[in-house]
Amino acid sequence: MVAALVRSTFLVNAVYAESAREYGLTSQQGQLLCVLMAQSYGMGELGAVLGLAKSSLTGLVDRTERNGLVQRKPDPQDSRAVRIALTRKGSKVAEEFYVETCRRIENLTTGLSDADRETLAGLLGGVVEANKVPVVFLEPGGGAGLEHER
Amino acid sequence: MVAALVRSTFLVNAVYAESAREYGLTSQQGQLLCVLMAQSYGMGELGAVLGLAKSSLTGLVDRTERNGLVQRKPDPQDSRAVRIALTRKGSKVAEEFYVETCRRIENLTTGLSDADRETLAGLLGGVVEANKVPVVFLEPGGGAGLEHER
DNA sequence: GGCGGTAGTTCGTCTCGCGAATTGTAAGGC
DNA sequence: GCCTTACAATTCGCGAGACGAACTACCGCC
Repeated sequence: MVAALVRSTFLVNAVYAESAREYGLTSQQGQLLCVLMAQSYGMGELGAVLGLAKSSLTGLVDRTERNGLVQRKPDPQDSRAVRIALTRKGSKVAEEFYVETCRRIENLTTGLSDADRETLAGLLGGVVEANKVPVVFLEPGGGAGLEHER
Repeated sequence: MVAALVRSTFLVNAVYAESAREYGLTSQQGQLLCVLMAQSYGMGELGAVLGLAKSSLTGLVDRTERNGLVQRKPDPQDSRAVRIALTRKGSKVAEEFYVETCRRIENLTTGLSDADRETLAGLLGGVVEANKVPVVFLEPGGGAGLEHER
């Protein structure tokens, strides 16, 4: 049970990283793009969603911005704050990366029947729900979760 | 489906990292210790098992050795080669970390019935099998897998 | 006994993640 | 109105992690 979970985790990690690499992204940058597909965020919110310290985020956004994928926009309501949004190039890359990554992950389950896939999704969904995982992929809105994250 | 897999992956990652942190380890060092619990390895084999370039491994082993958890032993058959093995302290830490981490991961599934847990393990096991995931946790013997790793 | 392949290390470079200190701005309190 | 407190984000210094390319030392083999 534990072994299956841990090993499937490594599998998905590897697939995700591999897919990102092919789009010239790191896993973290890929994650950032996916989160931003839904909406723009301030640095603070983004830190909560991604489970990162704000100083970590500054660097990640810097590097991703340098690659022309995201941009910092001044927040009209609060001149201290900044909104991070995808650039046009970023939207394009995010979309392609997202679709391709989904395809590959879906592909991991080709050994299963449709019914099994259904069951697996349900069970995993239950585990995820029960443990308040932060929304790092798919689905906007939702919160930080993982109270013990750095 | 994809979302459930990705999110459970983040969950397990977080739990693993958190557990490692409490034992003064990084995830990678934790992984290294778990792999070495079963047997000693040469650097080359270790690279294959963990999916790392050999230059990456040198650093990981260096740091872990510095912490007194593993040691490099000369290979009696081949004086170029080196066998990486746990020290006594390393064995102790590995064992405790392993048990605790299993406990926590098991804990993630407390929302499920025994039957569901059984089903989940079976399905995930199937996915893992079908995709030749390398043995990074539990179970010795077995191979490298993930041909497309960096 | 010399030569090609193999095991590991070193080096330089980059990403990532953190905490502590810092800067600039928003908001309350009085 | 001004001043303090609180908050948003960045900067800095550090260490881990990952890579490829170049290098060293050694095994085997012809």
